[in-house]
Amino acid sequence: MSVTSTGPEKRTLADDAYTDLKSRIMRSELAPGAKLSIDGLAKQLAFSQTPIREALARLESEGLLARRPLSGYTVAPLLSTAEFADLFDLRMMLEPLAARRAAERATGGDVRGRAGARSTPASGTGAAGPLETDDLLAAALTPPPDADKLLFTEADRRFHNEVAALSGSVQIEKAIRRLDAHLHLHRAYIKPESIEETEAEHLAVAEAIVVRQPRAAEEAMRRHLERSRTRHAAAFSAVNGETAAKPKRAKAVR
Amino acid sequence: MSVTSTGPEKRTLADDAYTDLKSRIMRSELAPGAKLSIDGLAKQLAFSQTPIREALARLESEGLLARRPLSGYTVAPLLSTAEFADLFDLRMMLEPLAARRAAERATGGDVRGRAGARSTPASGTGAAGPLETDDLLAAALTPPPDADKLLFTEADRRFHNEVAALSGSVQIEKAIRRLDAHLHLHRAYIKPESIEETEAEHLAVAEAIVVRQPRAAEEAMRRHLERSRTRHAAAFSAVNGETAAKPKRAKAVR
DNA sequence: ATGCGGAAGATCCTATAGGATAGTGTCGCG
DNA sequence: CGCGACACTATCCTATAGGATCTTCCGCAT
Repeated sequence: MSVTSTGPEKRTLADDAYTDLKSRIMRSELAPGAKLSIDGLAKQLAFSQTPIREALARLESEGLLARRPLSGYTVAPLLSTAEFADLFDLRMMLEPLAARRAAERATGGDVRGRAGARSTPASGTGAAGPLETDDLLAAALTPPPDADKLLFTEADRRFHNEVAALSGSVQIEKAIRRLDAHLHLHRAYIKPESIEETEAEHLAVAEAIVVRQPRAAEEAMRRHLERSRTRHAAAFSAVNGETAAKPKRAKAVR
Repeated sequence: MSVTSTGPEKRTLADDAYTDLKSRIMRSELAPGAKLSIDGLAKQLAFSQTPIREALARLESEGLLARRPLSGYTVAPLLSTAEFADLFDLRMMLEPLAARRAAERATGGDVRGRAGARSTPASGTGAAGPLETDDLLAAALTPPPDADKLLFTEADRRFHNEVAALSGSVQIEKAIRRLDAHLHLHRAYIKPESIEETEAEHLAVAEAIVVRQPRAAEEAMRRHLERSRTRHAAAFSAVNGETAAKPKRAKAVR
């Protein structure tokens, strides 16, 4: 995130529409199943249909939207229990690996002798800077429990993305980011009590990375995901009845 | 591939442009770095610009194209040595797992008692049919060595995608497909002699899956990827000098 | 010869209009 | 009272035109 800031890039209206819509989906302002009207969005954002179409095409390619060719776009539906388990299976495969690699590549607080670095010349294409661990520790901290729940979900995603970025593998990072984007809705279901738990687990992962203990980092991430999975499952089954039945119709964007 | 044919869907011009361009990229008719002109493609395909823009946006989201906001689209450049290694690292993580799961879920040729199936109810969301293994064995066979090299690359990609589909995890399948799409160019560099090797390794994987030996399938896939990696690396370094220097400019689409 | 500045051309980006299709409501019939 | 056909509306899909930006080429000064 903060690492890959490559400067002030040129932005088109399609880019603005893309980030705006993605942000709305992440914030659950647009509920799963909600219909996205093309010219509705155009009038709402005050630009024409063409940039909107481009943004929607990108979001659909990422799996955040579903498209029916002559009918329109809708926000991707909530994950079923099986799909959720499937997604977590892959997270359990990727994220501990990312944590391990991040620990291997980390420049501890006592940086200096980084001359003969590049321990694994074949792997690793990322361009993480020297102060990377500061960002990581900052991202591990969750906002105070009385804050908006949205802040917590955002912090949670940022931490996982930060670890992914520090892995040094752009492919692994991309894969993790893609999966994380699909968890937006489920994160909102988490119970307030478990926020502190999450923060403790995040810090455990972050510290293991900072002190360069790959095995410990990998294991800490694995345990975090396992606990996170049970937390989500509990919250998920609680509202399962509602999601199974069709909620009449999710409100569309006019 | 053949498993997930859900019927004759409605197709728009944007869909046609998307598949056409993707096919051209896979066939290396569009070389890396080649510029894709919007209205150039529009005139060539006899559509207007709007569907073209939509198709390009999707391809860019998949990483097959690169976009510079007010400058245009270009075909994604050839992978560097480090990027190639990075991509293979992730393949080595995902594909053996997919092979193992495919073997676990496989309905051997002696199918019948599939009543109490669903051994792992939590995982697995794919909807693979009963005759899946036939497709797999068919996909493992490579075309005769005197055939066009394009047929081989296509068969190679089909086999790996087939195994991914049989894994029963749509997330794993998507991840593998995405990675495979980036290997199109490198596959073209393979030496003709190694085609038979590849076929033998594919068959070893396929057979292990069909006879439901998960460990063997996983290991066979791992060994196949390792050998494939060295084959690609050899062919890659052979042409490395050319790719390092800028080839003047790849021809654009007028 | 090399580097810099400016103008012409090409291309992208955006906006708007018209044809085509899916969804919805109503009317009539069984 | 229920069901099917029809017409209407809303929306998507496509096409075309104009303004803004980048790229390129040429000339000139150093």
